[in-house]
Amino acid sequence: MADEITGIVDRLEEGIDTLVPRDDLIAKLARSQDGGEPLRVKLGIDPSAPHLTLGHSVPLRKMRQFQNLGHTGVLVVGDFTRLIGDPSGRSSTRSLMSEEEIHNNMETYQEQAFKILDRERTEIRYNSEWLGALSFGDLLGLTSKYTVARMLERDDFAKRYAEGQPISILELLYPLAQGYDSVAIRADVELGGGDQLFNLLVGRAIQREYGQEPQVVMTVPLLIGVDGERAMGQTAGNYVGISESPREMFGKILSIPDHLIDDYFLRLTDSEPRSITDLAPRDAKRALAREIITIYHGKKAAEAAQEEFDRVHIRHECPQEVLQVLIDRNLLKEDGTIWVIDLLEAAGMVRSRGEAKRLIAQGGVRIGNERIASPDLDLPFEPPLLIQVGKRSFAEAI
RNA sequence: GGAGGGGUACCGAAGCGGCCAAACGGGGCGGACUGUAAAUCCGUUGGCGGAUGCCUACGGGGGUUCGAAUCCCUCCCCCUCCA
Repeated sequence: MADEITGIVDRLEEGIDTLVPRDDLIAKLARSQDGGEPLRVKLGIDPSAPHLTLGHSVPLRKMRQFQNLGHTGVLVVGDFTRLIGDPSGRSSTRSLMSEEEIHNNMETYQEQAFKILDRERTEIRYNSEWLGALSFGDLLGLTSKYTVARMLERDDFAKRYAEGQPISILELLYPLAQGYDSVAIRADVELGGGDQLFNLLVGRAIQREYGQEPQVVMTVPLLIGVDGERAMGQTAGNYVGISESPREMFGKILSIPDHLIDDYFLRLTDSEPRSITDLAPRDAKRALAREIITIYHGKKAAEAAQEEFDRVHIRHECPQEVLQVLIDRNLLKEDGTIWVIDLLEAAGMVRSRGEAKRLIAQGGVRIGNERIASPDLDLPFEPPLLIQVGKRSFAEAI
């Protein structure tokens, strides 16, 4: 029995940065297994962005692991804490999102999250439900439970304080609000990215103050983005969205630096930590891309994506499906020809004629597989006419 | 409340009366190369059927001048320091 639990904990601990305290996790799991309630595993989500990235998938997959053991995942939508914004130097409140906006975001969000999570074992809660209901008196009660000194332990606060940079009271409230979420949903475990460690620990302290057993804190290291440098994020532009098309995913994953392959395999796929080392990086990366796409789109789509990629990028052929554009016949001259610039413009391949001329001058335009050398060309219009701009933009003029 | 510094192209940032459609960097785009949509290198990055031409553009409006991103007036918006 005890061994069984240790085995479970070992698996849950895979890919985890910090787990505190391990013993509490063991105790909670044991109690739950002994006929107790399922554990409540919390993960906070920011409703400002509607898209989930592979970065988000890491803690979500961890939550799924708990769900597979029969526990409950609680997604806490930070519609209220969003007003504060996790401290990062901004000292102004952010704009209120309309309820509608948040709900729209959350709808797409859920659709994506349930590609990973078990719908039956997931609760979705909005923290405005309880934070919005606090009176000023309640807030005073909450603030009395933590000290400035402890708050200043947080790295970025400490740094800014030392440098004489401003720290607004508002920002100090953020960790408390997040901690109160844990009280409100009675969290047993809270998951989060590595940057959330401090906030999650505050949650423990707050729960204790409110007479609850403190949550176990588990953080996962932030996933490095496809640029191989910074954490994956939508503002950084180095992300792969889990609702992106298989084709886009394949390309993006193939472009990651080789040294990320192992990490991605381990943290983003279900495959056993197999010996990917003896595959050539090229093949390892292709396998990685296929596995990730399989998770979100299925095996067939993954194979099709690879086939498509090979077609377009390796064999330099045109894609399987090309967007067809109907050309206005008024552009045809009397002899049935059309000026290349008009053609490109009508096909929506360029933003302006100037751009069309530039692209031609740079050798980036092919029509019917012929590279266009001059912007002065009139060519016979015999549809369908395949137009290619650059390496990966195609259209078929009809 | 006082003092000062700014608002320039997708972003950052130079320019401070004509040589400015505006340096430079980033980003974007194209080309070469490649296992790759990576890295690197080269080029390009207002619009107009084609013009030693016109139009739009240096926060908004007005003015001075043959000529303004550059000078003056006014309005709006940001930021820093002091109290």
